[in-house]
Amino acid sequence: MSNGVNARDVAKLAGVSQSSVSRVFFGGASVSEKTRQKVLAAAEELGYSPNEFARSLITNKTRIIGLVMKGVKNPFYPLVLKEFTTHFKKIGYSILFVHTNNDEIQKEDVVTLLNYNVAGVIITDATLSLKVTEDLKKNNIPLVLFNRKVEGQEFFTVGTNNLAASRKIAEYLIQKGCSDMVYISGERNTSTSIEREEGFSEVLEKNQLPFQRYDSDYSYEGGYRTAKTVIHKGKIPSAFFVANDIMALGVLDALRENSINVPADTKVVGFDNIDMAGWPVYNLTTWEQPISEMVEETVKYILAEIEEYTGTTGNIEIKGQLIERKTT
Amino acid sequence: MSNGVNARDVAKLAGVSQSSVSRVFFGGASVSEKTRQKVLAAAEELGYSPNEFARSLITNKTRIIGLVMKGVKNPFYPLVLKEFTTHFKKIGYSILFVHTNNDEIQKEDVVTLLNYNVAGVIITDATLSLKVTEDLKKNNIPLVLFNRKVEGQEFFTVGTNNLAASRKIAEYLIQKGCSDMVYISGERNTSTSIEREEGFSEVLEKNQLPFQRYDSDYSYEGGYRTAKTVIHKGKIPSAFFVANDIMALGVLDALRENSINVPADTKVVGFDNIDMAGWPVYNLTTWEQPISEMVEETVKYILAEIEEYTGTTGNIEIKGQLIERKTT
DNA sequence: CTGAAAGCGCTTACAG
DNA sequence: CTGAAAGCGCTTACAG
Repeated sequence: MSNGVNARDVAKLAGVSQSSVSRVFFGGASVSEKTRQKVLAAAEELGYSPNEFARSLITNKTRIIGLVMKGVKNPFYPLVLKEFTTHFKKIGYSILFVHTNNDEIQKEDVVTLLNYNVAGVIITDATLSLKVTEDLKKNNIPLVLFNRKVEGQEFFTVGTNNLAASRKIAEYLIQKGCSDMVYISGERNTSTSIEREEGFSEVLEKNQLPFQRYDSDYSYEGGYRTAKTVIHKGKIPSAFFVANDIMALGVLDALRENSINVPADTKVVGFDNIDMAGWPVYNLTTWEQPISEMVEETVKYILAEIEEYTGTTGNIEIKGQLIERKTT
Repeated sequence: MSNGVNARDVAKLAGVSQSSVSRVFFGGASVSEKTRQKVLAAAEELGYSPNEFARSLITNKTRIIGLVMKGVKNPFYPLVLKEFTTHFKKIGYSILFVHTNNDEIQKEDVVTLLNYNVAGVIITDATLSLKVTEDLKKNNIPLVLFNRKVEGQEFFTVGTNNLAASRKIAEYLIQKGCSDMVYISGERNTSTSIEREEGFSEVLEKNQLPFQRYDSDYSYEGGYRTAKTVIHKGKIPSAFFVANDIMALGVLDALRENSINVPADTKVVGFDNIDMAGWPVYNLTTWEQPISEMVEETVKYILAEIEEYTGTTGNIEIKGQLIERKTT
């Protein structure tokens, strides 16, 4: 009794069979206009809406998408969540939000996803084990890695073209006259950190320019701490390329505290283009990740796989663009 | 076939009846240890886990909590989402995330919640109509307003004691020697804005001190814009009490841009104690909302109501505390 | 186009 | 403690 009233009640009031009620509410069946009207009127009167669970039990399909997320402190991800929720709502899907405290998505989380027989899964910044993937695949549940790749395995991923972006950033900084630069990475095992370093270092090497990598953790505090480490070494590099914005804000704050002028004494470039990058205290030059386009591609793939499961893999890479502000 | 394999398959392999399988997985039934072991082994082998939908259909209960949220740009709310997800996961509940673009929770959102027959609903910063409440009540679905009250109607709400907090803030600022102050509110129709003004103005009036209210919208941009308006009037007040942190950061940035020194020329106090309030560029004095305690109270209430629905109303108010930093 | 009936995967009285 | 059976609220062949 999802709503206290079921299809039989509506049928009785409308003077039709329960099957007809079902046909009216489940798309694609042939019902006469007269029947439809009677049913709709009765349903309205009783406040009926079909029980999703009974429906799912029969169709073996749900209209629930599992969204797995780790970090909510990086504003990039709440925005991603919002975009997905909005997009999926338009087409009648709801979001089951799964938060992993640990880096890796836990077995219990996957069990939840399977118990609810989700129509699709999106994993953002949580890492995942082979086991998880297999469980989903075994059940023909489409999976998208959002803003992440996994080495060695084949997945469907959607992200920004990190290589192209970081090359452009390197060229841009070189053109600005920077020579000795620092790259601050996020967690070392993330594809985003790796790729952003790769494109960056590639161009620097080609130009025979040195650079140094410092490993951090994609958090504000991490960026702040890492920048302090660099500063305390005494020699300020001519530029910092920081693997995401939230760390870059930490870097800017550390520089400010040490009275190091940006962009006069050193330059800073971030990645993501979160709202805060545009705030006047920061005015961070950064690479915009076009969330809404990335979300659209993800939704498109999942819908197609729901329609007909193929298990297609591949990497969709959106370009994005450099947002020039005042830290360069 | 949530998992490809159902209870009958397990029963066959274990050499018991399907009822016994069900008894093992559904708590509280009496099963012999021998049967339990056989079933568990078979289930393990087949990778069985019970279909939540079939279960819900029978029990007329779900382990899904609907969480309704509007703003994700204020970091306070993503944190709330995270806390709820973590807490509920521990007791086997999942979060259906509902995002309302509009201020008011939409009818379609409620229909979704009802279709999924959620065990409880938490509404954070979205407003709600009488209709919504009735629909939930009619279905005995417990509802908590989190960090919000609604005038005239009786609900169960959990929040911070805004009156006590804002009184303390007023006293604190007076003690710091402030006399002419400005209060920047969020949306005027929110209980938080109203209560925070009430406590604040009450103390000021008692001390025969004037104050001026400016209406804003609980966003960074709103705080920034409103502070500019105040500044352009020419006379800088001796303190700003800003109804939430994210606006207060906007205020601080506007002041900085106009070379107005904080805390020398004017003081600023926020509300929430979001992470960013502690960042070195801001160092905002603020009132801490103890999210985790608030979440605990909410969970406790919802669980009790799931156990036995009473529709109890009331307001739980957590104290919180002043976090003194460098803007005062 | 429409109704009667089977069945999705479970839980839960009911006997034994 | 355990099995057979009914039933939760739906969808969907199957006849007509």
